[in-house]
Amino acid sequence: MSTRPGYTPIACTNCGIYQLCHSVGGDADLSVLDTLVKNRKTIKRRGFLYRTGEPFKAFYAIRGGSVKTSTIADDGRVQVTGFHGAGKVLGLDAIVTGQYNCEATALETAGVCEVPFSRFEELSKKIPDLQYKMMQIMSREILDNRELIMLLGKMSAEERLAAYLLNISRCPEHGSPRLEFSMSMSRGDIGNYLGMAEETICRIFSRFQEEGLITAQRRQVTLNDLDRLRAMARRK
Amino acid sequence: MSTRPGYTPIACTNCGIYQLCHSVGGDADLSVLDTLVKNRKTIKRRGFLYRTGEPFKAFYAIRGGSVKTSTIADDGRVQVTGFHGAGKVLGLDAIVTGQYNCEATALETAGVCEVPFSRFEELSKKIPDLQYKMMQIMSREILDNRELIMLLGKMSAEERLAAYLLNISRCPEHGSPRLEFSMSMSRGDIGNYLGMAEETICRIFSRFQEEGLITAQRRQVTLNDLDRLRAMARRK
DNA sequence: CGTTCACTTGAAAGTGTTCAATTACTGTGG
DNA sequence: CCACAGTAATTGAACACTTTCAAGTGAACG
Repeated sequence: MSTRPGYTPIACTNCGIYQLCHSVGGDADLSVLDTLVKNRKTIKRRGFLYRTGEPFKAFYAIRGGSVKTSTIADDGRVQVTGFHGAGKVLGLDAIVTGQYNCEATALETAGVCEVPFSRFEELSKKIPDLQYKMMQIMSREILDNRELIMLLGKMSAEERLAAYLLNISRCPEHGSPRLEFSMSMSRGDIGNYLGMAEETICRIFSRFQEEGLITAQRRQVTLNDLDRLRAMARRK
Repeated sequence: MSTRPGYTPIACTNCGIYQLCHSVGGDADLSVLDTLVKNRKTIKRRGFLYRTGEPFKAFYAIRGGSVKTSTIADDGRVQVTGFHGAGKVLGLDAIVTGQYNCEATALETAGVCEVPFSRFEELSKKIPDLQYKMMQIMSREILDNRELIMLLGKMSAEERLAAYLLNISRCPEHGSPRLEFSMSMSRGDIGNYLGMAEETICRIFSRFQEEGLITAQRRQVTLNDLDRLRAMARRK
């Protein structure tokens, strides 16, 4: 999307708060914007950025590491709603209700910057582009969720996993998909996310390997046949 | 949510553009805001508000009638992503991409007001509260989508239908659920939305009737046992 | 060096789908 | 106002896919 000419974006900033800040007009006071992204935190594996029910004070932009978000139903069932890496902004769903409606857990040590919502509101009054960017980010989130809905509602187990693998292969956004990478989430997490049993994930991983589509050694994955994976992600 | 004291909201306006406009500060020029909601249209059954791929020019606030939104995968498969009534704002997912990513179809004659995005942007520069409200609306949409994700990812067929019936029973928002109502969507639409076959919907409708939970005559539905339905929507 | 957690695999059991046939509406035109 | 046509809804039976339960393997970590 529109990065102003003459401005060099920071690495891995495609869709995050950095983009949020850095894509606003060159006339904006960037040193002011920087105050938005200064409040940094590090969350260790299994640590929470925020938990369900906590009052909404800030949203979070991921600088590095990886984070999963999950919602908990009244009866205790958990649904993983996403895996997130550098650049992603989390916590936006809390704006309406004033409290976080899901929880965000670090899958591996994650660096985030905490953006107090009050600070954001303050600044966005001065810089209209900022709110516009935020709307874009939220609009993107709606789109992403819809993709998951399609996955869960209409696709078979194989299709889901194929689509999933293709998705995470292009995680750092921009650029071509990585063919080899290490996943930070467990089979159980993947299964939960894709709406199927952990065992089913395992079986399909095995099947994909037998068919030469991928090579998987625990969480280390290599995609051997992108084309066939892509075809598979479309129809059974 | 916060309706200013002393201001009488229009009927059925809980979460729409009316709320958007009318909940901004009393200091705002309401006659200006009114220009946002003047551009009215009527869409007949099976007619489209917008279709996938069309350029994003405006979003739509439903004034009356009912509308379904659906996405289409590359291979042609369709996923119904929601049923919407008075007050709902549609088209927000198009902000990032600049074109509509789903299509909105009238299930029965629907009145909408078309809000040109350019007009909205213009006004929101003058009235910061407007963009804030919009963020709330988008945040709500993210939350709603997440509910569907939970439904599709973690719930059994019976649970889904029970949850669905409870959902649409409180469609006009605010106030207690209607126990008797007429649905504007077909069994096929419901099935598609809930990620199951039309036949499965029928069977469960029948089962619910045998068990005295509901009375259903085609699209005319009466909920006979809210408590049991609620229990059912929670766990199998 | 043992214990724990993550992953894998097999077999049996469900749950929901598909295909097919039938019935019940709705709307239209004679 | 009725007959017809087309669409929507329902139901049965066989089948397919995914889950569940159970057991076993292997890697990681203190």
